Amino acid sequence: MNQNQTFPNCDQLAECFAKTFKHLSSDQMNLLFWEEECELLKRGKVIYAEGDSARGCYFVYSGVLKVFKTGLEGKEQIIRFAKSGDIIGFRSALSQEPACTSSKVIEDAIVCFIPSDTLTKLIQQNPDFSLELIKMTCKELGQANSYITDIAQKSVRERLAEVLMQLMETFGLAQDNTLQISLTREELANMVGTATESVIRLLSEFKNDGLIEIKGRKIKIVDVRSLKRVGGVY
Amino acid sequence: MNQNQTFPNCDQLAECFAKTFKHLSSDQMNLLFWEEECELLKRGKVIYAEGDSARGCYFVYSGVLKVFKTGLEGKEQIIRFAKSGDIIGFRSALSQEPACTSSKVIEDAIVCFIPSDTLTKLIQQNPDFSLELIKMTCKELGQANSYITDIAQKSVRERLAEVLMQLMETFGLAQDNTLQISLTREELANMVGTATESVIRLLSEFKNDGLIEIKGRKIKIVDVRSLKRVGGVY
DNA sequence: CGGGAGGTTGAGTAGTATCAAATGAAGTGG
DNA sequence: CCACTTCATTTGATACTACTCAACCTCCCG
Repeated sequence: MNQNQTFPNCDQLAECFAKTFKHLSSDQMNLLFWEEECELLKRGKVIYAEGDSARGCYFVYSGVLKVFKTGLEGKEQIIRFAKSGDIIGFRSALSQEPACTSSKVIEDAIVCFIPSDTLTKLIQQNPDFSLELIKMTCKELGQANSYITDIAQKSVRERLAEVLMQLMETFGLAQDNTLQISLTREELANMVGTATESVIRLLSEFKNDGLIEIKGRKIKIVDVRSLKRVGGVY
Repeated sequence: MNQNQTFPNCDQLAECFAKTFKHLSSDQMNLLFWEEECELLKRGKVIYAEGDSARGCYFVYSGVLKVFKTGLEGKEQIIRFAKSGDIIGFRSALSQEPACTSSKVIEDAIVCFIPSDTLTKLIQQNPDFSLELIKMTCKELGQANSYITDIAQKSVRERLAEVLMQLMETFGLAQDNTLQISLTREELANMVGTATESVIRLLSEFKNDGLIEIKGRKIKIVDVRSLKRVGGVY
């Protein structure tokens, strides 16, 4: 939407990348980034889909993507989001298995393609990079495990409150305390793992209880402490 | 229980380890294993608990462990099992964060402790090992993601059928088609993410439908095809 | 034989899903 | 600028899954 969607040059890419991976030499950076591999992707664009056999992964320079699995009735389950500095799709890039998730643009994004070969080469050359990659994967795994426990044990009400807190952590609040991310009710439901109608009802309960305010897709976080209590977040 | 619980020597350990990690030199193997680091652990023994700061990880030579998180009311959520050839606890060993899961013996086990330093050293020295470790973690992550989607979207009935199929995959069937793993009803419930009573009722439904037979904790898989259909497994 | 852990069964109910329909918002083409 | 389409959101009514609580049973072990 806004027009800071100018393409980055290699240096800018490298700078952004270095926020996540601190142990690369400039030679290795040069190996990694080619401006021509960058793409501007509009909301709704699918980057890769479940079952694709990937030839590489993607580095997110700007924008927001959702990573999700598609359940039996075609219902999406959002696994996580990716934003500036994140890498998506390296799982299947490395293991040469078909992708087990799909990825779609939520806010117009600039992503940079990284071929499998390059990725593998970096792992071979740079143990620090490997270690960083392992740690990153482990962190994701830890979050996934927490998520499993939550979905299995918490009520929809608790999970929704928790998801709002996660969104606050991940995307932050504007000056007026509104979440810096705009999701449809359906997308919220697909994070929480519930029906769209349930999200709507619960959001309006939260509003009546003075925890949040709602204006369309803008959600204003009013009472963080109570929300955390409802969500069982400590 | 049975008396093949004799301690392995270094060679046997190495052989078992090589099933999982194929790219280690014998020097590196020697670095890895010291017989004195082996332990025989009885059912019920806790290997590490959520919140522990680990000084290393554990290689499972024999037996079965469960890896789980503890939810709000103290209810366990079983994340996965570990058996011969698996490694547990390397997440916190590498990231130096407190463990985010606990681990407990289900069938008497022999495990071998691997200090963090050794693990890190191997990653530094051997890129193939790194790659293998990354792939392993990624695979686990893929399974976790599937699990999230399942719990969020499937009914308890579907999930129980699916769990039975997973147990069949992981632990196999005896000659008489009984699952080669003995779990309490509560442990089954803690995998599925439901109440113990629900598991009991559904198991007995499955029995009435001719899908399984039950004798105490022995579960005999009678109709694989129908079970897969019920579980939405293809 | 008593105690404890695990297993089973029944009844009642809260929490959510599902279905249907109305309303609102955003964009398109005449 | 308005009619029209489409998609997202909201609300209401109803059905049902699965949880909770309570009682009782069963087996095993000392």
